[in-house]
Amino acid sequence: MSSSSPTGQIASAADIKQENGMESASEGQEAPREVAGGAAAGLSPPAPAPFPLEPGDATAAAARVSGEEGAVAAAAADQVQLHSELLGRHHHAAAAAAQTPLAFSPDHVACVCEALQQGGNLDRLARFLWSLPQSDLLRGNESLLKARALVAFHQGIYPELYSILESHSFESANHPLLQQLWYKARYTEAERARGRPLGAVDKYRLRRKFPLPRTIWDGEETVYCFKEKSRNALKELYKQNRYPSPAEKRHLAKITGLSLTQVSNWFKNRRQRDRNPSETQSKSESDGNPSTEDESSKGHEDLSPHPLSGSSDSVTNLSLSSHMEPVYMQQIGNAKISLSSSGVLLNGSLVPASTSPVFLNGNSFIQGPNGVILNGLNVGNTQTVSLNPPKMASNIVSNGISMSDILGSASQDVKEFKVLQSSSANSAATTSYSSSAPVSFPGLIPSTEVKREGIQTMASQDGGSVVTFTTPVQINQYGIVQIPNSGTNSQFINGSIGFSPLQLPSVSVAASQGNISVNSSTSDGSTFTSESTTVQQGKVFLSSLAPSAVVYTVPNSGQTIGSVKQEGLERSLVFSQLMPVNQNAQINANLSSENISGSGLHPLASSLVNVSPTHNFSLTPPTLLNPTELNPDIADSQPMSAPVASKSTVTSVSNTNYATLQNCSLITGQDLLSVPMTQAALGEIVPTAEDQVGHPSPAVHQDFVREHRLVLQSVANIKENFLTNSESKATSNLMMLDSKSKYVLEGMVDTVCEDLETDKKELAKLQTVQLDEDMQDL
DNA sequence: CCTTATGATTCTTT
DNA sequence: AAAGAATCATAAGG
Repeated sequence: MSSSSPTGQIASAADIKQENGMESASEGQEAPREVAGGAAAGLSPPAPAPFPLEPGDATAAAARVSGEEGAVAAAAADQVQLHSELLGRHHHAAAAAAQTPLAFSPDHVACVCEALQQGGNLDRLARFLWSLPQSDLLRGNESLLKARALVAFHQGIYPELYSILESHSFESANHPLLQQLWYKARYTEAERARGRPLGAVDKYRLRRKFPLPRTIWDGEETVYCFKEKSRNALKELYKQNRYPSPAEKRHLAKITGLSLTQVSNWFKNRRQRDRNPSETQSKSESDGNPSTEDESSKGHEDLSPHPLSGSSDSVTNLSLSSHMEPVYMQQIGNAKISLSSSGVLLNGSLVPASTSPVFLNGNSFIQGPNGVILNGLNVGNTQTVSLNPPKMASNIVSNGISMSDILGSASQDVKEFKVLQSSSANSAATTSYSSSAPVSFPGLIPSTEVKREGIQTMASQDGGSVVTFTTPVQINQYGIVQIPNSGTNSQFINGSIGFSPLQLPSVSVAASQGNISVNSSTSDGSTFTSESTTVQQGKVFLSSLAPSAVVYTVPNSGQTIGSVKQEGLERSLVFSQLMPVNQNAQINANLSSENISGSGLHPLASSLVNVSPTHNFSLTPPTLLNPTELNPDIADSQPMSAPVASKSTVTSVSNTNYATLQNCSLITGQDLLSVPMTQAALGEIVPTAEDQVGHPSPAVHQDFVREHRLVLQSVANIKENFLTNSESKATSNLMMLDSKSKYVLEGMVDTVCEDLETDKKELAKLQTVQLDEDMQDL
């Protein structure tokens, strides 16, 4: 869209923002090309108003805008000067009362500038700027500068525009608009010089020739409409999971600022182009480390279970070498996991540096060589899940079944499988459960048919009641040990926990309203967030289904109880909710090996579930989190009572960055109680309308807050973060609001004006700008 | 003008 | 509804 009329080119801020952000309420894919082409459909050039300078009402309005009391006297001289200028310029003799100074506080000037900008009346904005004293113009107020830039653009004074843009480092919120100004000014200049409209190539060359100054650009490359950060986030997740769940997509969309469709398209395209490297696939782009994804995708994009040999291409310090034992990743069900050389992905979370054979299947189960299954427990960055018991290191074959065997059978969705007992230790470890029915445990039970659909569920769902698993394990159709769950969803484990090898490191459990967030609080600080901790409406089950299951249950209500109750289920540890679940309460679950052993745990178990005495479980108020928000899978598949507005908690936006649930819980603990304020404070990361629509409940707000906190947390961890995205999104929202409801601005201006009206009437006479009219237009 | 990369679209399949 | 396949359109770069 080329036009010689710059004014017509400048959309309202909202329009430009929409253009640029390519993401509005809808999740369509409308924007990118508009961005590219620069053709904003919604541009509606404001009708250039005539230039009537009616001293009367206009001055009154201007004066209303103007005066903070303190500034009046100070600016008196300027105002006198202003008056002279105005009189001289416009030949208006109206300012008979030129004696009285007129003052504009910077805020008011900014307010008026913004209002006029929003109103799109650049002529009036220009007049207003003219009316301002030089001191104001030089003050460096950003709104004023922006207004000046707009006016300069509007009037075709491009050198001045460039000067303004280059001379002040603008807030990122203003970048989109100013970038548009910059480019369009360049285009227009070139068009004028050339005498004909520019083509896309011409514009491209101009963009290259006149790159955006850093004052209006954060330096982040935007290629093909997608910001590099967004792209990286997509790639990161793609490396982990080529088939993200809808929740993951939503989350990704949120953190990248892209629409859900764009995310889906991106994955689709990416998969397609990974599939067909033949056709024009240099595939080299691939974010710098093509190795990982190529490895996983080129060979077999179906992601069917494949043994992953600890092959070369160890991008990271994959410590597979130390053990030279294969890592098996298995996909069952809908969750697909792409192999990553830098670690093992477990349900969207990366488990780097696996030091021992680990079975990962799609349902978030890790199966160790000794038949240990960490059900839904994720392994943090450095909290390597090392399911390689030192004593049982040789026990790669789980009870007579090789890993590959198990893998294969499981991958075929066998409804049942038998495990052969080959390890006496293992068998001993499974001798007795408190469950009424003997529970087969793969790798632990000799020749036992493991399938168990019938669940022996815990007692109650409601808070306050002690929930105790009498059946430590449950084998589902996939042959996966599973903690009894009232639901059928195997994904009921949601959360994260970091295990250091053979140990449960200090873990802080942040539970709230059915969710528990566990993050390791080890000194290394590495935390891990993912969606595989038990969440079940008020209960959190962190279950390490070792030969002796450990079950932590947490009440879903806020009542506090006495202490951690360790029920010595045979081979089982049960933390019932007999603990103060206070936000600040830290419960020291002293689970020394002795204790565990004392409670009947087998040495094997103790080696796996070895909680050192210093490890704490800090439980945050259960009411802080929505039960569903941490577990999109549950939310999607289980009709839970709570509103399902949650997003994926896979906040692992990159390999190396994970939002810490602990922080999240803390934040939520502080903020969720005042949701409105929190959301307001988090305005910059208020989700897009696409996500908000239909979820107006407070719980949703909490979700939003929480999730965004997650995002922010990850941001904090990432050097290059998505903050800019968030900010720009906020801008979008704000601008959209402004554009769609001008009354907001009007009200704002009026409010400002009203403050001044009463005692500044005399000053009003001096103002020669028709602000009344402007305000009405606004 | 050509090539490549990439986002989006359309249609088909599952 | 989601994924795949084929294709288009445009940006980027030579």
